[in-house]
Amino acid sequence: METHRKAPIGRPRGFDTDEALESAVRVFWEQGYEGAGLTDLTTAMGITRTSLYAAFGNKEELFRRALERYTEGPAAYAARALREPTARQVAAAFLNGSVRATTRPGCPTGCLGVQGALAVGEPGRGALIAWRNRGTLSLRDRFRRAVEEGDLPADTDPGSLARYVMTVANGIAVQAAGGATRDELRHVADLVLRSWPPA
Amino acid sequence: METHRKAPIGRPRGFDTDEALESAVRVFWEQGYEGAGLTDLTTAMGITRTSLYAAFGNKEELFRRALERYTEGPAAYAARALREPTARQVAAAFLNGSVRATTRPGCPTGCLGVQGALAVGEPGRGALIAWRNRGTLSLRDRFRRAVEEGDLPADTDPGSLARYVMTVANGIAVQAAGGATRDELRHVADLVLRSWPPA
DNA sequence: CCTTTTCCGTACCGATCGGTGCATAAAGTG
DNA sequence: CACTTTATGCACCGATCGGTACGGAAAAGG
Repeated sequence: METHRKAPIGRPRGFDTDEALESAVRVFWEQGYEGAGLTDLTTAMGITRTSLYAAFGNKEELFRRALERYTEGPAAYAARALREPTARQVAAAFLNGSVRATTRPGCPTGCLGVQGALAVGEPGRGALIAWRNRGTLSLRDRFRRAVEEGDLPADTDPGSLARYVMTVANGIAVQAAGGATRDELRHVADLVLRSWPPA
Repeated sequence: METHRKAPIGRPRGFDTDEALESAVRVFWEQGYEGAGLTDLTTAMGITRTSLYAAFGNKEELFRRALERYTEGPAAYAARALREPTARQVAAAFLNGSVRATTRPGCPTGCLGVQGALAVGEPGRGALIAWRNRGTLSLRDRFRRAVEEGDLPADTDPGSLARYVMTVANGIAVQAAGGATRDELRHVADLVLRSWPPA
């Protein structure tokens, strides 16, 4: 049963799928979904159109894969933030992480999940909206737990608080895409955290 | 000297320039700069390609005109907010105005100046970034005056505070584009205002 | 060797992109 | 009336869009 283990029949790939996907992330991150042409993508990935379609299906599926990759890579701060011990630390890690991720030197400014969501047409828009809502719901669940643990005032609405934090993070992404510096955005995050919890 | 007052020589326009521009605003607002094709625009405006180019120059200039129009129309809440008597009222009017503008029934969700800024390529991107920076600077000047008037704590940094408010407004636009309701976003604005000034 | 299976490079598809050339229509001016 | 000026309608441009057909190259199994 292990015969097809390490000897896939036929000619092997001439490129590394992961590396190619990483390059695709950069292109989508910089130019958005519609802004990224097949030529841009194949050039950056170092493969031909044919290879791209054989390996990833089509542009939309490639974008979905790139979004997953982005979530596990540059946007991994979000999942990490949820594991902080207190609600305040969750918010701090989330906002500071978003500042760092959207202003990382040598990387495109802004957030792939925000740029993309607005630029994409009907096809992939649903995936982006679902992506962001998933993040908001994760935050809400975490804050709900914090209320139960007495970590937040009992009358706190976890949903509103989660949406508030996510809204600021989205705004940070827009600001970063518009040229705001890391220091400027750090001040923004500080202002949010200075009055936590927002009574 | 008044001979060319009401009798422009040559065949007169067969359409109203203002109405056409208003239609263009809707299209850009819904689909972004790159997402709006010439066919979409001319169809909505009820004119032909030739007329569009004769009246507005090209797509980029049309977008610039549409952005002006948007500023004076749906986004006029921003200029109104600056005239509120206290810094807190300025922030409240600004945030509540952005909530209303980005979730107006019968209009596209989100903000033209935010959707566009992210979707547009190199050509018009500068205009969008300048547009948003102009807004931030106006807020900063207003908050600076508020500090002088004792309306805000003396140690307040007007620039950071302005960027904070603008960041939340940008986030609200992203949230609205992603399907957040007016009530949900009102709660977000309330959370910001409940802890004002952010000590 | 051969066949089979898969991948790669080229050259191409129809559709759409933003933008124009040109003839005609509708106004003012003589 | 002719003449100029401007606007419109139609057809069309080259470029690019996402996507593909096809033939040859490179691997495994016989």
